[in-house]
Amino acid sequence: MKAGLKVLNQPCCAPGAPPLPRDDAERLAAHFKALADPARVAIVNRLAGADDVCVCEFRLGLSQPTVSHHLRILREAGLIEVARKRGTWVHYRLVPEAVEQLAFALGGQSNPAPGRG
Amino acid sequence: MKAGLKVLNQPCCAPGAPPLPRDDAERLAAHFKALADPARVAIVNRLAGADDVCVCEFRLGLSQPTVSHHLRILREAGLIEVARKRGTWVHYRLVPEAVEQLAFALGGQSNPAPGRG
DNA sequence: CTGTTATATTGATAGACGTCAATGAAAGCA
DNA sequence: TGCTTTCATTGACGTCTATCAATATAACAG
Repeated sequence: MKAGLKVLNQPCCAPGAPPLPRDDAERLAAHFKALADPARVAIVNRLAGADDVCVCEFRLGLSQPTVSHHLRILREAGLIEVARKRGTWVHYRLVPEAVEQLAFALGGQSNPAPGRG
Repeated sequence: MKAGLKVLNQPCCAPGAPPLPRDDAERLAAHFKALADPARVAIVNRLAGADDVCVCEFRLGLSQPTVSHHLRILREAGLIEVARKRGTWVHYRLVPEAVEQLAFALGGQSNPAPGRG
């Protein structure tokens, strides 16, 4: 098989076989949709550079409710999660497995994983 | 830097630096948006399993105009391209570089690329 | 030129999405 | 108790998206 969507070890790409289990296509599409907004890409990128980041740092020229909205979408998609709460501050972190799964589906070798914590 | 969004060799992830050039975030988001639909994920997956595929094979329970619509979106996003036209038939193929770029942005090692054609 | 087949485009419509103001919830402080 | 701060939720509004029917375009057959 060439470089491309491997889609989680599915026996994809057979000549007459159903191209992709509908569920898998929907699951993948849902994950991509979570990244289909500049603000959310920026948030994920920011989280990729630190163990966890306070919500108060995600001012992207957007209102606070809008940032919260994007955090919720990423959270419900399983791409990020709450790392800790200190007082009224909330810190988010990436869910590396979810991101790696997407990279893998796109045909990339999921990273050697230089140790999470 | 941990596993995560590398975003095309940008000096991302600095403590106080602007998290991500707005343009790059928008470009990435646009690419992800192109994959944010089950039909389009199925199309790309199908193309990942062959050198090129005839449009007439993309019947996903959708009408012909709808399939054409999705092909257009993927084409304008640069993820697929017309491979050849034979008579009234049109064959599409993947643009491997584009997919690899996305996988790379997600932190995956872009595939060893087993020779394109 | 007429007819047929395979894609693409247009137009219309219902539903989803991004955004913000207003409000709520929870934690800390006086 | 009351006030402040941080984040989440709700409600409203305009825009975008997915979908299909209808139509156009392009290539071939006769």
